[in-house]
Amino acid sequence: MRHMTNLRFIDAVAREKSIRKAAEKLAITSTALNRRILQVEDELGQPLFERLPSGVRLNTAGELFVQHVRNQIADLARVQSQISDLTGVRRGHVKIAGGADVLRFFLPELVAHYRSQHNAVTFELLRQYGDAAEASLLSLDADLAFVFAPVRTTDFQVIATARQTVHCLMSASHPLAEKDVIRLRDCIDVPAILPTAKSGVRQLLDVGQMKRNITMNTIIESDSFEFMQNYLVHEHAISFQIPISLEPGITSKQTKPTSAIVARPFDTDDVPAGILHIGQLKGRVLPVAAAKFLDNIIHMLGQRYPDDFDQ
Amino acid sequence: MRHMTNLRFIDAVAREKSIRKAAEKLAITSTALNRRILQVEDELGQPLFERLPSGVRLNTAGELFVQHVRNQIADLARVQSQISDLTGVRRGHVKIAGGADVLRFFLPELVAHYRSQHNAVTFELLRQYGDAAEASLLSLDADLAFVFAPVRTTDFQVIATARQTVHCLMSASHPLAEKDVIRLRDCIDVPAILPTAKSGVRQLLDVGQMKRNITMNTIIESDSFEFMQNYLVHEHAISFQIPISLEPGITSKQTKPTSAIVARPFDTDDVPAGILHIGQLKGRVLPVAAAKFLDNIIHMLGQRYPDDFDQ
DNA sequence: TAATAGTGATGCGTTTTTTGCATCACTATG
DNA sequence: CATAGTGATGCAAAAAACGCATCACTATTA
Repeated sequence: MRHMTNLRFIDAVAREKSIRKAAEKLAITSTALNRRILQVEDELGQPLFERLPSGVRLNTAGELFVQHVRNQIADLARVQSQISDLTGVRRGHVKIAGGADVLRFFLPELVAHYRSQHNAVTFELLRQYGDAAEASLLSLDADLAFVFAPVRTTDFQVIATARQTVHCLMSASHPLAEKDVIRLRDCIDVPAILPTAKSGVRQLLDVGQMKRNITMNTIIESDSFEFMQNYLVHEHAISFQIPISLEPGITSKQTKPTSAIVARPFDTDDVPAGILHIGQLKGRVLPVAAAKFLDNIIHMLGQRYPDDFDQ
Repeated sequence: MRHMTNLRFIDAVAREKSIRKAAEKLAITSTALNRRILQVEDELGQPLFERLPSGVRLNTAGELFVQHVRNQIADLARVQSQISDLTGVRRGHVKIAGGADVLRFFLPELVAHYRSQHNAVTFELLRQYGDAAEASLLSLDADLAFVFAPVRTTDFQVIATARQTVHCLMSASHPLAEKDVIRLRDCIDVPAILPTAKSGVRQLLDVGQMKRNITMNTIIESDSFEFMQNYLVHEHAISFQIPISLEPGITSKQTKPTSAIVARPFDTDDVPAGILHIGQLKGRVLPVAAAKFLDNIIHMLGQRYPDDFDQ
């Protein structure tokens, strides 16, 4: 859409905080870009950027204008998506922000399933936690976000929630694997691999340790699920995850474990369950593709966690 | 704003339902306009207009797109207004839709007062009743609307209401002028001038007549306040209005009437009071000027009708 | 302190886009 | 069957956008 060029350019400059850098990304000369921006500022009657020796920065007017620009861009995408939908072909681009937990098994499966039905829809997955994911909603870099504890509730509209009990991971031969439910006191002195501080699971574990006045024997901290899980093969340690980031089948005690690793739930009196929130920017009308994908998410969650799901 | 040219052009063509007519209004050749529209349709991958021998008409995609276009135009105006406000000078253009009642004394006074403080703000007053006023909100031709009975409550957001008791107008020498409150039965056989059927006052009067099973002696129907009021000087007839469309001071019995015409309220058991709704398009963020003017309206209503006002 | 590398702004010739004229193809209307 | 209305299109002229070279300025660095 040609009429958006100026707006996209302004957005790019705002992001890069430099006309020359933005020009490079946009594959035009800095002089052309510079003049377009001067022109817009002239039409508007006020500058949008402060000129610094190291580049440019949005002033207050610029902040307002860029938010407007992003709204326009997002709304155009919505309309295009809606128009495509009229012809029966669902087109569009869905942008999702979420932690590594949802990106691991849940979203790949869901996205693949959706794309098998609507292959003209493309996806963008942003690995972002909490605040950052919410900020992406606000800057319209994401249509949907998975967050554990929404902060900016004035902007974040919760569409659905899923209760996630923290699970304990260990090798199948670990003594704790015999139990149905893990108590926090069982973990005393057991070597533990904890997720990084900003992850939702870690925060829940910390709450539990605080409550029971127990300190676990942390031997490793990591933000890689692969590392944490694969390490358990080599040492009789434990690690922690929530169901949504677990390989399907690993939680059940009845079925024979497909891998050498098994998962057992914590007693929620010890480690409280986390509430995973799926949300969008409040008041925003999503593009068709994003809205329909959201329906899929909700359907899948309702099916997978019928008791711990809320809409 | 240059980048809006295409959008404004499309809006114009949609309104005129003809490329040539729109081109004339926009002061360009039809060929240039035609090609711009073809270009947009090409970029979009789908036509927006049906080509008829007598002109063009929006198709479904066009309807969607034009609504988007109007949103964009309105939102740009909002941002511009907000940016101007940063510098201290309040600029903007406020578009108000309302019946002749509010346009008579209430809005002129209010607009003049507002403009005395912010003379860079311009106004547009649309004389529209009920449905039409709500439609103007939806097409973004109006920022604010005065309506008696909102219909499309899903789109119409009520900001404030004012209860309006129907008043009876007559010459000061009329026998009914002695009363504090008029009963409907007092009006039997009195020659009456009624407002046109679509006005809110008329509907209230009809409800009253139905309820009391009284038919007034209608000698004239008119939609001109001036006619109705001035006629009363010549014949001992009565006419009807709501307080907001009355000259200030005319209602009070104590003060000496400034004109030969006086107003007395109906008993609300006979003729129910009407509720005047002031509203905007639901979910819309108004330009600064419109929002601030709305504050003024609310303040003025609260001051003038402290008991019959709701927010 | 002086050289350097980074920033945005600007003059000018070239390229691309847009415009307007003339005209075509088509269709209701009288 | 002529006429007056519609939108579409080829082509030359006008306008806008672009890229190059360069300026003015400022941090950083040798």
